[in-house]
Parts: sequence; C-alpha cells; structure tokens
Amino acid sequence: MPSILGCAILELLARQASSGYDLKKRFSSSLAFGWHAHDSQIYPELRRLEQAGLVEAHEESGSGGPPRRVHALTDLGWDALLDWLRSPLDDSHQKSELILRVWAADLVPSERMRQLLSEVEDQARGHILEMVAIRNRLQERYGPPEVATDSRQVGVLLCLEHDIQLLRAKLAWVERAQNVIQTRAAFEKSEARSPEPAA
Amino acid sequence: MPSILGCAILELLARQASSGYDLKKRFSSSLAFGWHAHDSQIYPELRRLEQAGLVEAHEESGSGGPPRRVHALTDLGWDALLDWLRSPLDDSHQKSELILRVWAADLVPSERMRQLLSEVEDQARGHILEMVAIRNRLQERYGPPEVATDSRQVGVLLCLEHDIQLLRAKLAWVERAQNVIQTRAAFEKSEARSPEPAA
DNA sequence: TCCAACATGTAAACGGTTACATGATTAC
DNA sequence: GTAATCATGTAACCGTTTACATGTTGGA
Repeated sequence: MPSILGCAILELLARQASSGYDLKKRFSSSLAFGWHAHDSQIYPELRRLEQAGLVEAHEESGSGGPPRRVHALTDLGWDALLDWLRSPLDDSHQKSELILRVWAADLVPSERMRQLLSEVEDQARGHILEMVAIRNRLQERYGPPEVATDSRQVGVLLCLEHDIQLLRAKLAWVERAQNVIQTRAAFEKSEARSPEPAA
Repeated sequence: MPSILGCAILELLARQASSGYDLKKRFSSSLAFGWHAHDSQIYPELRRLEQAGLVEAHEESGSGGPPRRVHALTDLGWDALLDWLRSPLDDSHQKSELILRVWAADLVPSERMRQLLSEVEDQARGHILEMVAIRNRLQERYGPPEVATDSRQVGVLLCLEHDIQLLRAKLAWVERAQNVIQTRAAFEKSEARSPEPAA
C-alpha cells in the first residue's frame, strides 16, 4: 500500500498522465484539493510508485533540457487507488498552529494578537476569493454537483464547496476573536485609568 | 527555538507544572486545543527542553513505581514561549485525507461513499457534543470570553468556539455531500432502468 | 544580459507514528 | 486473578521540510 502522498499522486495521474513537474504544479495550483507536496518529495515518490509497478513512465524529449518523464497508472495502480479510496478513514486528527497560539492569547500583547489575527483574516479572504472563482468557473461549464455533466467534476466541486464553507466559518470566528480581544483590551485600559477602589 | 511540539509543551507547562504522563493526558483530553502528541514523542521532547534549559524537573516519588518527574518552565523557558507566541504565523497549509477521498468520489461506489461520509458525520456530531459540554462548563464558571474573570480562559474559550463552529460547518457540508451523492445515485439508477433512446 | 519558467533530481535534518519494553498499584 | 491506570521510556521506520545541485529555453 503506497503512502498517502503516493495515493494523492495516483489520484492525480488517474485524471491526467503527468511529469513530476506537472504534478508539482497541480499540487500547488489547486490549493482546494486537500493536499500539497514539495517537489523534492514528488520525484522520489514517483520512483517508488514506478518500482512498485503502480505507475509507468515514458520519456518525451521536448526541445532541450532534461526530457519529461510522463507517468501514467498501470492496472495495478488503478487497483491500488480504488482499494485506498474504499479503505476506512480517520478524519479526527486536526492540528492547527493558529489554535495553539490563540490558546495562550492572554500571554501575547493585544496589539500583537490583533496583528496576527488580521494577517490570518486577509489570507483567508484571499483564499476564499480564489476558490470561489474556480468553483464558479467549473460550475458554469459543468453545472452544480448534483447534475454535473462530467461525473469527475462532482468530487472537485464538493471539495471546493467544503473549503469555501470552512474558510467562511474560520473568517467569522477570526472576526469574533478580534472583537473579544479588542473589548478586553479597551476594558483593561479603562481599568488602568480608573482603578477600582481597594476593598 | 524549540519545535512546535516543544512550544505546545511549554504552553501547557506555563499553565501547570506536569509530568510526561500528565502532559500525555492533557494532550489527549483537550481535543479542542489544536494539537495532539504521542507519549513516545513527549518524553524525548521533555528531555530536549530540559537540556536546552527551558524546563526544570524535580522528582516526586509517589507510592512505588517510577517517580513522577514534574517539569516546570524556567525563565529561559518563559522567554522562549513568549518569543514563539509573538513570532509570525503561517496558517495556510491544510491537509485533509477526507478531501483527498472526496475529490475522486466518482471512482467510489456511492454506497461506500455514503458509508464513509456517515462515519465522518457521526464522529463530528460526537466531537461537537463533547466540546459544547466543555465550553458550557467553563462559561458557567468564568463567563463568556469578552468578560471572563480569569484571563487565562479567554484563549481556551475562543479555541473551543473555533472548533465548534468549524465542526458545525463541516457537518453541514457532509450532509450536503451525502445529498449530492444520493441524488446522483438515484438518477443513475433510473437512467439504467430507462436508458435514453439512442440519437 | 538577466530573470522567469521548464525540468530533473540528491542529501541532511527534522518530525511523527508504531511497536516494543518494564513494572507497580488499585479496583473489580 | 485480571484488567485498568499510573509511570517511565527506547528503537525503527516513515514522512516532510529545507537546502543544495544542474542545465536549457524564451521573453523583457
């Protein structure tokens, strides 16, 4: 059984035969699709898949430079992909450095916290715009996932919806967190100016 | 600069001096708090933090068995923690095996997909209930984060709200995905019974 | 002429997971 | 007596990240 990265690559190759370089671009362009990988990981993983007989490569020499090695699934590769797709899934582990920071929010000056959160906010907004644009483009071409004419787009559209909805929820939460922190900062400031009389 | 796991441990120790065993429980009991760790990771990491002078341990011999080594932050440890908390944050990388699976939903029989998604659904529901219970308990004791009497609870309450809101968004999406897949499955079944007349 | 994009990879360090290993105490 | 909990760790493996390494083509 290949690693998760291996399975992600098999998924991509199932849609479209690709060189390592292509895969690298496909991983980084479609941020919506739940995984990403460094180039230094992709080439060795392709070799492993090839050695395991899940993938076949043929060279296409372009105009100079190293020839592209275009990889495609073998029958064995298809079997491995389908097996993995049906295998049980554990989706309960989540790790978030953002949450780890916010957990100790009281140890960070409120101005710095505001700054961190507003960076996250901007990033999320940008990300949402990108993904909504991709979603709309696909949906215009194929229709909404319930009735999309190309069944391969169903999962893609659902993934885009997933990320859009979760990012919107995150954005709403960041706004709420900003609010809480501002409210407390304002209160502490006014406390400092007019401290309560000692009991 | 310690690893992220190291920083997570420093955060926990900043609230409460703990043995490795305590930390292990704190990591796994508070699923809400953005990180988790295996015991086999915690003990070596504590040693590293100790060697780096960020943490001090003293032994407390309980009634038999190996003595508890209770760890607490040093001044250096506090400095490292505060530095990390203020350092820039990249929150854009997300990996989700669920999304990786759904992306190729058309390659999985709809019945299997329904099953996978409903496992995720149950898990999310359970998780939400747990976290809402913890949130309510804390909020009864300290009030909502804007005005909580113990400022150390502000971050904790915000983290709980974060996870609750995101899990609710995820749940809504899973329901939507189930719907899409059922709709398409029903349609394909009726197609199979009464195929369109050839052109 | 220089920079971006195309195209391939290797090496070292770091981080995370699984399995292994030990032994006492407490509650059923 | 037996299972769960307390309490400590090690070793091997796997996966990820960062930095390094090389060379071409086409456009500004």
